[in-house]
Amino acid sequence: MATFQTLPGFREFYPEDCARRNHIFRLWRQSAGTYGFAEYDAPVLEPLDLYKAKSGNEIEAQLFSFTDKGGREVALRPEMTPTVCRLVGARASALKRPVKWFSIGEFYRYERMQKGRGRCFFQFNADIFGEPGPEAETELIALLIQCFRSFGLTADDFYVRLSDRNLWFYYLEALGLDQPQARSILGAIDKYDKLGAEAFSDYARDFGALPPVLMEKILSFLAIKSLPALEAQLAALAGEKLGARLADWKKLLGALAAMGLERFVEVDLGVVRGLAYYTGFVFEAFDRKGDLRALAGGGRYDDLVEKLGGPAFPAVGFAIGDMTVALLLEQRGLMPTLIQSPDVYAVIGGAQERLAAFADINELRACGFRLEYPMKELAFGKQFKAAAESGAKLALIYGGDELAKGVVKIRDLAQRTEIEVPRDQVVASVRDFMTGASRLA
RNA sequence: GCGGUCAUAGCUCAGUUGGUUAGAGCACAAGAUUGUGAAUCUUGGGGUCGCGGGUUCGAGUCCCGUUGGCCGCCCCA
Repeated sequence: MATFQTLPGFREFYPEDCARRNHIFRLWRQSAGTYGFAEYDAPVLEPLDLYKAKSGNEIEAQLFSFTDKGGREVALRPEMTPTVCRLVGARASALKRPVKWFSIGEFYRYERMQKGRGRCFFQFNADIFGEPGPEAETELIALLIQCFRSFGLTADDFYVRLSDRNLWFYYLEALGLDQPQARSILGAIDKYDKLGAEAFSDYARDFGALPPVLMEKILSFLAIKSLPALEAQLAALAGEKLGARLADWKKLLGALAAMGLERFVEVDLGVVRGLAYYTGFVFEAFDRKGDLRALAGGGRYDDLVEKLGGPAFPAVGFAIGDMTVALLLEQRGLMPTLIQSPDVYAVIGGAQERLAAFADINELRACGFRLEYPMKELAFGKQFKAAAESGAKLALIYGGDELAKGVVKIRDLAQRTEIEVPRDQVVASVRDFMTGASRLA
Protein backbone atom coordinates (compact mmCIF):
# COMPACT_ATOMS: atom_id res chain seq x y z
CA MET A 1 0.00 0.00 0.00
CA ALA A 2 0.85 3.67 -0.07
CA THR A 3 2.97 3.26 -3.18
CA PHE A 4 1.51 6.49 -4.45
CA GLN A 5 1.43 9.47 -2.15
CA THR A 6 -0.24 12.80 -2.60
CA LEU A 7 2.10 15.48 -3.83
CA PRO A 8 3.66 17.44 -0.98
CA GLY A 9 1.36 20.10 0.37
CA PHE A 10 -1.75 18.75 -1.32
CA ARG A 11 -4.76 17.61 0.61
CA GLU A 12 -7.29 14.83 0.38
CA PHE A 13 -10.77 15.32 1.74
CA TYR A 14 -12.35 12.23 3.23
CA PRO A 15 -16.10 12.64 3.79
CA GLU A 16 -15.71 14.05 7.30
CA ASP A 17 -13.10 16.54 6.05
CA CYS A 18 -15.26 17.44 3.11
CA ALA A 19 -18.21 18.04 5.42
CA ARG A 20 -16.19 20.54 7.43
CA ARG A 21 -14.91 22.25 4.32
CA ASN A 22 -18.44 22.55 2.96
CA HIS A 23 -19.64 23.93 6.27
CA ILE A 24 -17.16 26.79 5.89
CA PHE A 25 -18.07 27.32 2.25
CA ARG A 26 -21.78 27.32 3.01
CA LEU A 27 -21.52 30.09 5.60
CA TRP A 28 -19.22 32.15 3.37
CA ARG A 29 -21.71 31.85 0.53
CA GLN A 30 -24.58 32.75 2.77
CA SER A 31 -22.80 35.85 4.07
CA ALA A 32 -21.89 37.01 0.58
CA GLY A 33 -25.47 36.48 -0.53
CA THR A 34 -26.93 38.62 2.23
CA TYR A 35 -24.52 41.42 1.30
CA GLY A 36 -25.65 41.27 -2.31
CA PHE A 37 -22.51 39.76 -3.86
CA ALA A 38 -22.91 37.59 -6.95
CA GLU A 39 -20.89 34.39 -7.32
CA TYR A 40 -18.58 33.83 -10.28
CA ASP A 41 -15.90 31.27 -11.16
CA ALA A 42 -12.95 31.11 -13.55
CA PRO A 43 -10.21 28.77 -14.77
CA VAL A 44 -7.69 27.21 -12.41
CA LEU A 45 -5.03 27.26 -15.12
CA GLU A 46 -4.05 30.64 -16.54
CA PRO A 47 -1.41 32.12 -18.84
CA LEU A 48 1.76 32.67 -16.87
CA ASP A 49 1.93 36.26 -18.11
CA LEU A 50 -1.21 37.14 -16.17
CA TYR A 51 0.89 36.94 -12.99
CA LYS A 52 4.18 38.15 -14.43
CA ALA A 53 2.52 41.30 -15.75
CA LYS A 54 1.43 42.24 -12.29
CA SER A 55 4.12 41.13 -9.94
CA GLY A 56 7.36 40.74 -11.85
CA ASN A 57 9.34 37.64 -12.73
CA GLU A 58 10.62 36.68 -9.31
CA ILE A 59 7.08 35.62 -8.39
CA GLU A 60 7.50 32.73 -10.79
CA ALA A 61 9.48 30.84 -8.16
CA GLN A 62 6.29 30.40 -6.14
CA LEU A 63 4.04 29.46 -9.02
CA PHE A 64 3.09 26.01 -10.20
CA SER A 65 4.00 26.77 -13.79
CA PHE A 66 4.92 24.71 -16.83
CA THR A 67 4.76 24.64 -20.59
CA ASP A 68 1.67 22.87 -21.93
CA LYS A 69 1.57 20.60 -24.97
CA GLY A 70 0.77 23.56 -27.19
CA GLY A 71 3.92 25.34 -26.08
CA ARG A 72 2.03 27.82 -23.89
CA GLU A 73 3.55 29.04 -20.63
CA VAL A 74 0.85 28.39 -18.04
CA ALA A 75 0.44 28.53 -14.27
CA LEU A 76 -2.02 27.24 -11.70
CA ARG A 77 -3.65 30.31 -10.23
CA PRO A 78 -1.96 31.54 -7.03
CA GLU A 79 -4.67 34.12 -6.35
CA MET A 80 -7.92 35.38 -7.84
CA THR A 81 -7.32 39.11 -8.20
CA PRO A 82 -5.73 39.22 -11.69
CA THR A 83 -8.37 36.83 -13.00
CA VAL A 84 -11.31 38.78 -11.67
CA CYS A 85 -9.76 41.98 -13.00
CA ARG A 86 -9.69 40.39 -16.45
CA LEU A 87 -13.32 39.29 -16.18
CA VAL A 88 -14.49 42.70 -15.07
CA GLY A 89 -12.24 44.55 -17.49
CA ALA A 90 -13.54 42.58 -20.47
CA ARG A 91 -17.14 43.60 -19.80
CA ALA A 92 -16.55 46.78 -17.90
CA SER A 93 -18.82 48.93 -20.05
CA ALA A 94 -21.74 46.52 -19.76
CA LEU A 95 -21.66 45.87 -16.03
CA LYS A 96 -24.03 47.68 -13.71
CA ARG A 97 -22.04 49.44 -11.04
CA PRO A 98 -20.99 48.88 -8.42
CA VAL A 99 -19.91 45.37 -9.38
CA LYS A 100 -20.07 43.21 -6.25
CA TRP A 101 -18.72 39.73 -6.89
CA PHE A 102 -17.41 36.82 -4.85
CA SER A 103 -16.01 33.38 -5.49
CA ILE A 104 -14.75 30.32 -3.64
CA GLY A 105 -11.93 28.50 -5.34
CA GLU A 106 -8.75 26.54 -4.92
CA PHE A 107 -5.35 28.17 -5.35
CA TYR A 108 -1.83 26.85 -5.66
CA ARG A 109 1.54 28.15 -4.55
CA TYR A 110 4.81 26.30 -4.68
CA GLU A 111 5.93 27.05 -1.14
CA ARG A 112 7.27 25.38 1.93
CA MET A 113 4.43 24.08 4.04
CA GLN A 114 3.69 25.38 7.47
CA LYS A 115 0.88 25.53 9.98
CA GLY A 116 -2.04 27.13 8.20
CA ARG A 117 -0.33 27.13 4.84
CA GLY A 118 -0.12 24.44 2.19
CA ARG A 119 0.57 24.29 -1.51
CA CYS A 120 -3.10 24.20 -2.26
CA PHE A 121 -5.78 26.00 -0.32
CA PHE A 122 -9.21 27.47 -0.77
CA GLN A 123 -9.99 31.15 -0.67
CA PHE A 124 -13.14 33.16 -0.40
CA ASN A 125 -12.64 36.25 -2.58
CA ALA A 126 -14.92 39.29 -2.53
CA ASP A 127 -14.40 42.41 -4.61
CA ILE A 128 -16.19 45.64 -5.45
CA PHE A 129 -15.43 47.39 -8.75
CA GLY A 130 -16.46 50.82 -9.91
CA GLU A 131 -16.74 52.57 -6.56
CA PRO A 132 -13.77 54.86 -5.82
CA GLY A 133 -14.95 56.12 -2.43
CA PRO A 134 -14.65 54.54 1.05
CA GLU A 135 -18.23 53.29 0.73
CA ALA A 136 -16.76 50.26 -1.03
CA GLU A 137 -14.35 49.60 1.84
CA THR A 138 -17.23 49.95 4.29
CA GLU A 139 -19.21 47.28 2.50
CA LEU A 140 -16.26 44.90 2.16
CA ILE A 141 -14.96 45.22 5.70
CA ALA A 142 -18.50 44.68 6.98
CA LEU A 143 -18.75 41.54 4.86
CA LEU A 144 -15.33 40.37 6.02
CA ILE A 145 -16.44 40.67 9.63
CA GLN A 146 -19.72 38.91 8.91
CA CYS A 147 -17.84 36.05 7.26
CA PHE A 148 -16.20 35.34 10.62
CA ARG A 149 -19.16 36.16 12.84
CA SER A 150 -21.35 33.67 10.99
CA PHE A 151 -19.31 30.87 12.57
CA GLY A 152 -19.96 32.24 16.04
CA LEU A 153 -16.65 34.10 16.32
CA THR A 154 -16.78 37.39 18.22
CA ALA A 155 -14.71 40.55 18.65
CA ASP A 156 -12.84 38.61 21.34
CA ASP A 157 -11.71 36.08 18.74
CA PHE A 158 -10.61 38.21 15.80
CA TYR A 159 -10.18 41.78 14.61
CA VAL A 160 -9.37 43.74 11.48
CA ARG A 161 -6.30 45.98 11.30
CA LEU A 162 -6.88 48.91 8.99
CA SER A 163 -4.18 50.94 7.29
CA ASP A 164 -3.67 53.06 4.21
CA ARG A 165 -0.86 52.97 1.68
CA ASN A 166 -1.92 56.27 0.13
CA LEU A 167 -1.77 58.00 3.47
CA TRP A 168 1.76 56.70 3.89
CA PHE A 169 2.78 57.95 0.45
CA TYR A 170 1.25 61.39 1.03
CA TYR A 171 2.84 61.60 4.45
CA LEU A 172 6.29 60.55 3.25
CA GLU A 173 5.96 62.97 0.35
CA ALA A 174 5.15 65.75 2.79
CA LEU A 175 8.33 64.77 4.66
CA GLY A 176 10.26 65.31 1.43
CA LEU A 177 10.84 61.72 0.27
CA ASP A 178 10.46 60.76 -3.38
CA GLN A 179 8.61 57.70 -4.75
CA PRO A 180 11.46 55.14 -4.71
CA GLN A 181 12.41 56.21 -1.21
CA ALA A 182 8.80 55.98 -0.05
CA ARG A 183 8.48 52.46 -1.46
CA SER A 184 11.61 51.38 0.37
CA ILE A 185 10.27 52.86 3.60
CA LEU A 186 7.01 50.92 3.20
CA GLY A 187 9.04 47.75 2.78
CA ALA A 188 10.80 48.52 6.03
CA ILE A 189 7.54 49.23 7.83
CA ASP A 190 6.22 45.85 6.72
CA LYS A 191 9.12 44.20 8.54
CA TYR A 192 9.42 46.60 11.46
CA ASP A 193 7.34 44.42 13.79
CA LYS A 194 9.79 41.58 13.43
CA LEU A 195 13.13 43.25 12.84
CA GLY A 196 12.90 46.60 14.65
CA ALA A 197 15.37 49.28 13.51
CA GLU A 198 17.16 46.61 11.45
CA ALA A 199 14.25 46.83 9.00
CA PHE A 200 15.57 50.12 7.64
CA SER A 201 18.95 48.71 6.65
CA ASP A 202 17.88 48.19 3.02
CA TYR A 203 16.84 51.81 2.83
CA ALA A 204 20.16 52.93 4.30
CA ARG A 205 22.01 50.83 1.73
CA ASP A 206 20.10 52.33 -1.22
CA PHE A 207 19.53 55.90 -0.15
CA GLY A 208 21.86 56.52 2.77
CA ALA A 209 21.01 56.58 6.44
CA LEU A 210 17.63 58.02 7.34
CA PRO A 211 18.02 61.33 9.24
CA PRO A 212 17.02 60.82 12.89
CA VAL A 213 14.33 63.51 12.62
CA LEU A 214 12.62 61.63 9.78
CA MET A 215 13.04 58.28 11.49
CA GLU A 216 11.37 59.66 14.55
CA LYS A 217 8.44 61.01 12.53
CA ILE A 218 8.01 57.76 10.66
CA LEU A 219 8.08 55.69 13.84
CA SER A 220 5.55 57.93 15.56
CA PHE A 221 3.29 57.69 12.49
CA LEU A 222 3.70 53.94 12.59
CA ALA A 223 2.63 53.88 16.23
CA ILE A 224 -0.73 55.53 15.53
CA LYS A 225 -3.59 53.36 16.77
CA SER A 226 -6.61 55.66 16.58
CA LEU A 227 -8.31 58.23 14.40
CA PRO A 228 -7.80 61.14 16.86
CA ALA A 229 -4.09 60.33 17.05
CA LEU A 230 -3.98 60.30 13.26
CA GLU A 231 -5.69 63.69 13.06
CA ALA A 232 -3.33 65.14 15.63
CA GLN A 233 -0.28 63.91 13.76
CA LEU A 234 -1.50 65.26 10.43
CA ALA A 235 -2.67 68.62 11.80
CA ALA A 236 0.84 70.00 11.58
CA LEU A 237 1.10 69.11 7.89
CA ALA A 238 -0.93 71.03 5.39
CA GLY A 239 -1.98 69.59 2.02
CA GLU A 240 -5.17 68.92 0.15
CA LYS A 241 -4.40 65.27 -0.43
CA LEU A 242 -3.83 64.57 3.25
CA GLY A 243 -6.99 66.46 4.16
CA ALA A 244 -9.11 64.54 1.66
CA ARG A 245 -7.61 61.27 2.87
CA LEU A 246 -8.45 62.08 6.44
CA ALA A 247 -12.04 62.74 5.39
CA ASP A 248 -12.16 59.27 3.82
CA TRP A 249 -10.89 57.76 7.04
CA LYS A 250 -13.60 59.52 9.03
CA LYS A 251 -16.25 58.36 6.59
CA LEU A 252 -15.11 54.75 6.70
CA LEU A 253 -14.68 54.46 10.45
CA GLY A 254 -17.89 56.41 11.04
CA ALA A 255 -19.85 54.04 8.82
CA LEU A 256 -18.40 50.93 10.47
CA ALA A 257 -19.15 52.37 13.90
CA ALA A 258 -22.72 53.09 12.80
CA MET A 259 -22.99 49.41 11.88
CA GLY A 260 -21.90 48.54 15.39
CA LEU A 261 -18.60 47.10 14.20
CA GLU A 262 -16.10 49.39 15.92
CA ARG A 263 -14.97 46.64 18.28
CA PHE A 264 -13.83 44.59 15.29
CA VAL A 265 -11.69 47.27 13.66
CA GLU A 266 -8.42 48.79 14.81
CA VAL A 267 -6.38 51.53 13.19
CA ASP A 268 -2.87 50.18 12.69
CA LEU A 269 -0.58 51.92 10.24
CA GLY A 270 1.95 49.11 10.65
CA VAL A 271 -0.03 47.11 8.07
CA VAL A 272 1.16 47.93 4.55
CA ARG A 273 0.95 44.51 2.85
CA GLY A 274 3.66 43.18 0.62
CA LEU A 275 1.86 43.53 -2.66
CA ALA A 276 2.87 46.43 -4.83
CA TYR A 277 -0.54 46.79 -6.49
CA TYR A 278 -2.42 48.12 -3.47
CA THR A 279 -3.19 51.80 -3.78
CA GLY A 280 -5.22 52.91 -0.79
CA PHE A 281 -6.83 51.36 2.26
CA VAL A 282 -5.36 47.98 3.16
CA PHE A 283 -6.56 45.66 5.90
CA GLU A 284 -5.82 42.30 7.43
CA ALA A 285 -7.77 40.12 9.83
CA PHE A 286 -6.01 38.35 12.72
CA ASP A 287 -7.02 36.19 15.62
CA ARG A 288 -6.84 38.02 18.94
CA LYS A 289 -4.53 35.50 20.55
CA GLY A 290 -2.10 36.07 17.73
CA ASP A 291 -0.85 32.51 17.38
CA LEU A 292 -2.13 32.04 13.85
CA ARG A 293 -0.98 33.67 10.67
CA ALA A 294 -3.26 36.23 9.02
CA LEU A 295 -6.85 35.08 8.57
CA ALA A 296 -7.62 37.39 5.67
CA GLY A 297 -6.17 40.30 3.78
CA GLY A 298 -7.24 42.85 1.27
CA GLY A 299 -7.21 46.40 0.08
CA ARG A 300 -7.81 48.82 -2.73
CA TYR A 301 -6.15 48.31 -6.11
CA ASP A 302 -7.43 51.08 -8.36
CA ASP A 303 -4.85 50.66 -11.13
CA LEU A 304 -4.84 46.91 -11.67
CA VAL A 305 -7.76 46.50 -14.10
CA GLU A 306 -6.14 49.06 -16.40
CA LYS A 307 -2.69 47.49 -16.03
CA LEU A 308 -4.12 44.17 -17.15
CA GLY A 309 -5.55 45.70 -20.31
CA GLY A 310 -8.98 46.89 -19.23
CA PRO A 311 -10.30 50.39 -18.75
CA ALA A 312 -9.52 52.43 -15.64
CA PHE A 313 -11.71 50.84 -12.99
CA PRO A 314 -11.38 51.39 -9.24
CA ALA A 315 -11.49 48.25 -7.15
CA VAL A 316 -11.27 46.91 -3.59
CA GLY A 317 -11.16 43.32 -2.53
CA PHE A 318 -10.15 40.81 0.09
CA ALA A 319 -9.54 37.10 0.43
CA ILE A 320 -10.01 34.68 3.32
CA GLY A 321 -8.11 31.39 3.40
CA ASP A 322 -9.73 28.16 4.52
CA MET A 323 -6.80 26.71 6.46
CA THR A 324 -6.36 29.36 9.12
CA VAL A 325 -10.12 29.70 9.49
CA ALA A 326 -10.43 25.96 10.07
CA LEU A 327 -7.63 26.08 12.66
CA LEU A 328 -9.29 28.99 14.46
CA LEU A 329 -12.68 27.26 14.52
CA GLU A 330 -11.10 24.08 15.90
CA GLN A 331 -9.28 26.09 18.58
CA ARG A 332 -12.49 27.77 19.69
CA GLY A 333 -14.57 24.62 19.53
CA LEU A 334 -16.74 26.14 16.82
CA MET A 335 -16.32 23.37 14.27
CA PRO A 336 -19.53 21.36 14.56
CA THR A 337 -19.50 17.60 14.15
CA LEU A 338 -21.20 17.16 10.85
CA ILE A 339 -22.68 13.79 10.13
CA GLN A 340 -25.05 13.12 7.33
CA SER A 341 -27.88 11.03 8.68
CA PRO A 342 -30.71 9.58 6.66
CA ASP A 343 -34.26 10.59 7.55
CA VAL A 344 -35.53 7.07 7.25
CA TYR A 345 -33.99 3.60 7.57
CA ALA A 346 -35.84 0.66 6.01
CA VAL A 347 -35.73 -2.62 7.90
CA ILE A 348 -36.38 -5.47 5.51
CA GLY A 349 -37.32 -9.06 6.33
CA GLY A 350 -36.22 -11.09 3.34
CA ALA A 351 -36.03 -11.32 -0.43
CA GLN A 352 -39.82 -11.02 -0.96
CA GLU A 353 -40.17 -8.14 1.48
CA ARG A 354 -37.22 -6.38 -0.15
CA LEU A 355 -38.97 -6.20 -3.50
CA ALA A 356 -42.11 -4.86 -1.84
CA ALA A 357 -40.10 -2.26 0.08
CA PHE A 358 -38.33 -0.99 -3.02
CA ALA A 359 -41.51 0.63 -4.32
CA ASP A 360 -41.86 2.80 -1.20
CA ILE A 361 -38.13 3.35 -0.91
CA ASN A 362 -37.89 4.78 -4.37
CA GLU A 363 -40.97 6.93 -3.99
CA LEU A 364 -39.82 8.37 -0.68
CA ARG A 365 -36.45 9.21 -2.18
CA ALA A 366 -38.15 10.87 -5.14
CA CYS A 367 -40.05 13.00 -2.63
CA GLY A 368 -36.71 14.19 -1.23
CA PHE A 369 -36.38 12.07 1.90
CA ARG A 370 -32.97 10.67 2.65
CA LEU A 371 -33.42 6.97 3.00
CA GLU A 372 -31.04 4.09 3.70
CA TYR A 373 -31.55 0.35 3.76
CA PRO A 374 -29.19 -2.60 4.21
CA MET A 375 -27.85 -3.97 0.97
CA LYS A 376 -27.52 -7.46 2.33
CA GLU A 377 -30.00 -9.58 4.20
CA LEU A 378 -29.41 -9.09 7.89
CA ALA A 379 -31.04 -10.30 11.08
CA PHE A 380 -33.62 -7.85 12.42
CA GLY A 381 -31.49 -7.17 15.46
CA LYS A 382 -28.61 -6.08 13.28
CA GLN A 383 -30.88 -3.91 11.18
CA PHE A 384 -32.32 -2.08 14.18
CA LYS A 385 -28.86 -1.51 15.47
CA ALA A 386 -27.79 -0.17 12.10
CA ALA A 387 -30.90 2.02 11.97
CA ALA A 388 -30.11 3.52 15.37
CA GLU A 389 -26.44 4.08 14.49
CA SER A 390 -27.34 5.71 11.20
CA GLY A 391 -29.01 8.57 13.03
CA ALA A 392 -32.26 8.12 11.14
CA LYS A 393 -35.37 9.46 12.81
CA LEU A 394 -37.71 6.79 11.52
CA ALA A 395 -37.48 3.11 10.71
CA LEU A 396 -39.87 1.53 8.22
CA ILE A 397 -40.34 -2.14 8.93
CA TYR A 398 -41.08 -4.42 6.01
CA GLY A 399 -41.59 -7.81 7.62
CA GLY A 400 -43.57 -10.78 6.42
CA ASP A 401 -46.28 -10.25 9.07
CA GLU A 402 -46.82 -6.63 8.10
CA LEU A 403 -46.93 -7.22 4.38
CA ALA A 404 -49.42 -10.06 4.86
CA LYS A 405 -51.68 -7.52 6.57
CA GLY A 406 -51.06 -4.90 3.91
CA VAL A 407 -49.35 -2.53 6.36
CA VAL A 408 -45.90 -1.19 7.16
CA LYS A 409 -44.66 -0.46 10.65
CA ILE A 410 -43.25 2.99 11.21
CA ARG A 411 -41.00 3.28 14.24
CA ASP A 412 -39.90 6.50 15.88
CA LEU A 413 -36.33 5.58 16.70
CA ALA A 414 -35.90 8.23 19.37
CA GLN A 415 -39.20 7.63 21.20
CA ARG A 416 -39.14 3.87 20.59
CA THR A 417 -42.78 3.94 19.60
CA GLU A 418 -44.32 2.48 16.48
CA ILE A 419 -47.55 2.38 14.54
CA GLU A 420 -48.83 0.43 11.59
CA VAL A 421 -50.04 2.25 8.51
CA PRO A 422 -51.56 0.87 5.31
CA ARG A 423 -49.07 0.49 2.49
CA ASP A 424 -50.60 3.24 0.39
CA GLN A 425 -50.28 5.76 3.22
CA VAL A 426 -46.59 5.25 3.96
CA VAL A 427 -45.36 8.27 2.02
CA ALA A 428 -48.00 10.56 3.51
CA SER A 429 -47.28 9.32 7.03
CA VAL A 430 -43.54 9.79 6.69
CA ARG A 431 -44.09 13.29 5.33
CA ASP A 432 -46.41 14.20 8.20
CA PHE A 433 -43.90 12.98 10.73
CA MET A 434 -40.86 14.58 9.15
CA THR A 435 -42.58 17.96 8.81
CA GLY A 436 -43.74 17.76 12.40
CA ALA A 437 -47.39 17.64 11.40
CA SER A 438 -47.92 14.51 13.43
CA ARG A 439 -46.26 12.21 15.89
CA LEU A 440 -46.47 8.53 16.30
CA ALA A 441 -48.71 7.64 19.20
C1' G B 1 16.06 27.71 -0.27
C1' C B 2 17.88 26.91 5.29
C1' G B 3 17.53 24.64 10.31
C1' G B 4 15.32 21.40 14.13
C1' U B 5 12.43 17.05 14.91
C1' C B 6 9.75 12.77 13.72
C1' A B 7 8.10 8.23 10.56
C1' U B 8 5.56 0.72 13.49
C1' A B 9 -2.11 -1.67 11.24
C1' G B 10 -7.38 2.95 8.89
C1' C B 11 -6.46 5.98 14.00
C1' U B 12 -3.68 6.48 18.92
C1' C B 13 0.58 4.13 20.39
C1' A B 14 3.93 -0.06 22.88
C1' G B 15 8.11 -2.82 21.19
C1' U B 16 13.91 -3.82 26.83
C1' U B 17 21.66 -3.68 25.95
C1' G B 18 20.26 -5.72 18.38
C1' G B 19 17.78 -12.07 19.27
C1' U B 20 12.13 -16.95 17.71
C1' U B 21 6.68 -15.96 13.48
C1' A B 22 6.16 -7.49 15.38
C1' G B 23 1.89 -6.37 19.69
C1' A B 24 -2.40 -3.59 22.31
C1' G B 25 -6.66 -0.36 22.38
C1' C B 26 -10.05 1.89 19.11
C1' A B 27 -12.20 1.21 14.27
C1' C B 28 -13.82 -2.42 10.52
C1' A B 29 -15.89 -7.47 9.44
C1' A B 30 -18.13 -12.40 10.85
C1' G B 31 -20.60 -15.27 14.59
C1' A B 32 -23.28 -16.05 19.34
C1' U B 33 -28.55 -13.79 17.73
C1' U B 34 -33.91 -15.14 11.33
C1' G B 35 -38.86 -9.73 14.68
C1' U B 36 -36.83 -4.72 17.74
C1' G B 37 -31.45 -0.55 19.52
C1' A B 38 -25.40 1.89 20.98
C1' A B 39 -24.01 -3.77 25.77
C1' U B 40 -21.22 -8.38 26.27
C1' C B 41 -18.41 -12.53 24.52
C1' U B 42 -15.82 -15.28 20.58
C1' U B 43 -13.33 -15.00 16.03
C1' G B 44 -11.24 -12.71 11.70
C1' G B 45 -9.00 -9.51 7.94
C1' G B 46 -5.54 -5.79 7.85
C1' G B 47 1.99 -4.36 8.39
C1' U B 48 7.55 -5.47 2.60
C1' C B 49 8.12 -1.41 10.76
C1' G B 50 8.17 5.33 4.91
C1' C B 51 11.88 3.91 0.95
C1' G B 52 17.07 2.43 -0.43
C1' G B 53 21.78 0.94 1.05
C1' G B 54 25.40 -0.45 4.98
C1' U B 55 27.30 -2.93 9.69
C1' U B 56 26.10 -7.84 11.82
C1' C B 57 25.41 -14.86 12.41
C1' G B 58 20.92 -11.82 13.11
C1' A B 59 18.20 -4.90 12.31
C1' G B 60 11.54 -2.21 13.78
C1' U B 61 16.08 -1.21 17.02
C1' C B 62 22.75 0.87 15.12
C1' C B 63 25.07 3.91 10.70
C1' C B 64 24.52 6.57 5.87
C1' G B 65 21.38 8.35 2.14
C1' U B 66 16.53 9.54 0.46
C1' U B 67 11.26 10.68 0.56
C1' G B 68 7.43 12.54 3.45
C1' G B 69 5.05 14.86 7.99
C1' C B 70 5.32 18.54 11.90
C1' C B 71 7.72 23.15 13.94
C1' G B 72 10.63 27.48 12.97
C1' C B 73 13.49 30.90 9.36
C1' C B 74 13.06 33.20 4.32
C1' C B 75 8.60 34.37 1.75
C1' C B 76 3.62 35.27 2.02
C1' A B 77 -0.66 37.53 -3.58
